[in-house]
Amino acid sequence: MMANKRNALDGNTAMLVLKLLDGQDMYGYQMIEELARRSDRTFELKAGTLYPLLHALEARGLICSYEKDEETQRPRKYYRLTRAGEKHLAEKQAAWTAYSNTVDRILQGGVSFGNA
Amino acid sequence: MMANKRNALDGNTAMLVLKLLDGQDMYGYQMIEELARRSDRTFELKAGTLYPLLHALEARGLICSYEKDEETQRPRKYYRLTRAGEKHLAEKQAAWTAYSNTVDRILQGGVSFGNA
DNA sequence: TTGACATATATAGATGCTCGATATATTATA
DNA sequence: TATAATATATCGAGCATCTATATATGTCAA
Repeated sequence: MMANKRNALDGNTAMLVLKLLDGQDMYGYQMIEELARRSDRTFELKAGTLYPLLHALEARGLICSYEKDEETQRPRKYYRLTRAGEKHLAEKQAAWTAYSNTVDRILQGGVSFGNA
Repeated sequence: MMANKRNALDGNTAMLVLKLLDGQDMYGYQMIEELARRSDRTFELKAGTLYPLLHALEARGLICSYEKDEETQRPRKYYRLTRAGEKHLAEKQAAWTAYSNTVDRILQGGVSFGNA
């Protein structure tokens, strides 16, 4: 019931991950840290959530991956937003805005508003 | 993945149902219609979602029910928000506000904001 | 009066998202 | 050399919501 403890990420994890990649390629572990940083630790994405999600997003063609060698670091797997991913992100952002505005409206509505 | 088709109600169904009962007792079918009306048909709560949810909320003491005879109508099962339910609702509203503000902040942040 | 449809409540099973647990390997630090 | 942080990965469990289905009543039109 409710958002529970599912880290409050609800159904928006994919959208947030795509947003992270909007403008900058990232590797998985980096996304976990970036999302936590940008959200002031509100969203602590778990590895067990992220990696299967990345594979699924890649399978859907919304992101693509490439290995990059860093000196002194072992190679990391970077992800990049595709055209389809950009389009998908824009749609999801619009849907989120509509959704949250509707929830806000209902929560703000007092005892009854325009009660037929 | 994402909010999908789960009617976009995500993890907030319970909160919205409690909100509906905040100020006015309602029966199940009425809640479905009221939520659809107040959300301009954005939230079309399914009976298969609502009734088990109402039973669960009642079991947790957040709402309570009573039968009420209406003339010409068969008796309906009304639900009322309890003190515990009011408290729970207030907490969930605060959590929702924090959550949606954080999502908004991440979505609004361009390529990088305050990139360390 | 018969059928169709809206009202009204209810349960079971399927699906999908996220988590915890676990595994593996490398790098940095004590 | 042990520990922790980095980095990726998979599996199974838990939970919310949906679809489908069931049941029964009230209303309206043919």
